[in-house]
This record gives sequence, structure tokens and C-alpha cells, in this order.
Amino acid sequence: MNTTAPPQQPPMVGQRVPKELVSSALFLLKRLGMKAKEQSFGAYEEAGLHPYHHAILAVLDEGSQETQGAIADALGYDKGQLVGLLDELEDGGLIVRTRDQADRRRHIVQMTAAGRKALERARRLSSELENDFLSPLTQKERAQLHTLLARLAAEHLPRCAMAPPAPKP
Amino acid sequence: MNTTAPPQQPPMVGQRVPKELVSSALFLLKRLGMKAKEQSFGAYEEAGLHPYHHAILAVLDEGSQETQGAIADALGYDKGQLVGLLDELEDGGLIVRTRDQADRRRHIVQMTAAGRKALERARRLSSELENDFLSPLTQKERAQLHTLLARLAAEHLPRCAMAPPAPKP
DNA sequence: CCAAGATCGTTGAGATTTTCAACAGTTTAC
DNA sequence: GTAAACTGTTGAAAATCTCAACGATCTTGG
Repeated sequence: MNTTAPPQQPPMVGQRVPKELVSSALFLLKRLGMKAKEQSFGAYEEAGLHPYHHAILAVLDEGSQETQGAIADALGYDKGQLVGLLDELEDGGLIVRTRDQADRRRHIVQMTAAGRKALERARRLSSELENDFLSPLTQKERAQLHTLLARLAAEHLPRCAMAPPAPKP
Repeated sequence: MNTTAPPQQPPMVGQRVPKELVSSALFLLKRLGMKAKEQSFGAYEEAGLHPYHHAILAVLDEGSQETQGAIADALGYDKGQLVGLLDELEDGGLIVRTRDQADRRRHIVQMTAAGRKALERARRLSSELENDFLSPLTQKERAQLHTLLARLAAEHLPRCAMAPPAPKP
């Protein structure tokens, strides 16, 4: 029963990130973004997926069929990078590529039934991941954080514009 | 041939990121983190510096002299990576490396007068950058955001712990 | 109809980062 | 005094990201 002595803390508590940096919201944003990224990668990998796969499937779920160019444009991915990702999804039977009869240069990408199943799994995974990562915050605070980030995204990530609540007359 | 005007104009509002992703705080965190990172890189590069340089100088400013291992540990950098960064700083005359007489394996890293000047510049740059990036938010909202991010950092970035001097008695 | 230019998906090479394992010099422990 | 552990350094391997071409196809102008 040793409640007063600090036995478990002394090993290497010495080095900390300078206050100058920690007091910067931008610094924390960068670090937390990286941390969230690597945590996502790990979790998705266990499920045999990739966060990028989730994003692609989500695009296909909104518009039932898309060209590769449209997908790349929507997500801000490089065309060449997307090819490999779609290859993986196609090998797994989650999507199918078919030539567009109207424009034979294009590939129409569609989600399969297995793809929808995988998307469901990815959604649950993503939800768990988010719930876990934001666990230090209350529900209200999580909503606050999302609102603030969305405002920043509206400025810096044009493609992430949320719902258009004020359409032009 | 085309007898009728082709429906070549689908919702060309520009492809958007799926709502499913945009409604995730974690997704926005990742994207905004990357955006902040690349914006920082660009701004620092114009000034002939690197964000990592700023971090290193900030560490040296808190403790007047540090070993390379301590710096790497404080910032979470790889030892090998740090060598190159310190080389650049030393070539620019912003730091000096001297052998530790007490332990000749170690290098004592210290900031020079020019280094302090550069740190000042980096601070102003960082401040402008942050002010610019957070411009969509009011001062109160910026403080809110920082508080929320700091809470997350306390959980996920142990080295970024803010004020630990008041735990439970 | 045809030739020039643009577009789409694909490929592959280059550049940039990260990661990791070895190495020599030095200190510590037994 | 020898073996083990630590410190800074180097370099190689791996993973991305970027970017420029390429073949196939469509569009446009004459």
C-alpha cells in the first residue's frame, strides 16, 4: 500500500514537448492528425482494409456509379494512386469496373454486394475508432469540436463543404 | 452523331467528399492536420527554415543545453533523422555541438545568438500562420478549440501533457 | 471523312520521408 | 578486465507522393 510515493512515474518523465509548441492549436492539430491517421491505419489493417478503401466505397455509396476521375476528384487523390486502390478493391470483389458504352475511355465503377457489406464493417470500425479517440471528451464537447473543425474545413478544404444550407435563389 | 443535346452536364458542382466522411471529426482532424502541415512547410521554407528546426530550437530555449537523445525523445523524432536536422542547424550557425566532458559519448547541443534570432523569426512566423489558419474562428472559439485539442493530446500525445503539477493528492 | 487536340485510365520512374539495423567510440556493471 | 549497454552516426530498405508520358478513345474544325 504505497499511496504517497511516486514509484511508477519516475522512469523517464523528463523530456516534454516545449510549452511554446503545445500552446499552439496548429501544432496540436498536426500531431493529433498524424496520430489519428496511424491509429486508423492500424485498425483498418486488422480488418483487411485501408482508410482509403472506406473513402472510395463511401463515394460509391452516395452516387451509385462514378468514373475513376470523379472519385479521384472527390477525394483529392492522385489518379495514378487511385488505380492501385481500385485494383485492390476489385481483387477483393468489392467493386466492379465496366467500360462506359457511351464513352469507352471511361470506367464505370460500381459497388458490389460484398462491397456494401465491407462498407458496413468499415462504418462500424470508423465509428468505434472515433468513439475511442474522442473518449476524453463529452458528447457535447465532441459536437463542439466537430463544429469548429467543420468551420476550418469550409475554409481550407473546399471539397469538404458540408450541407449547403444557403443555396442561392 | 448527336441529335439531341447530350446530358454531358451532370452535377458539375465539383465532386464533394461524402457526407459520411465529413461528418466524422476524426476525418476532418486528419485532413486539417495534413493541410496545416503542408501550409507550415511552405511558409517556413520561404523563410529558409523547417518546422522541425523551430521545434528543436524551442527545446533548446527551454533547457539551455540538451543532448541529442534528449531532443529526439522530447520531440518524438528518430535519432537518425535528428542528425541531419542538427547538421543543417549547425551549418547555418544556429546551434553548436560540443562533446560532453563528463560523458564523451554525448553531444551537448546549445543555441547560438543567431539561433535565438532565428527562433524569434520562427515564432513570429508560427504566430502569423496560426492566426491565418484559424481566421474563420473568433478568439473565444480558438481558445475552445485549443482546450479540446489539448484534452485529446493529454490522452494520445503523452509528451504534450500541459500542466501536470496538480494531480490527485 | 479526316487530322489535330483533348480526355481517361494506366504505367513507371523520381523524389521525398520514415523506419530500421548495424557500427565505432565510450561508459557502466559484474 | 571483460561483457553489456548507451550515444551519435551512417546507410540501406520500404513506403508514399508526385509527375510525366503512353495507348486508347472522343471531340472538334475543316
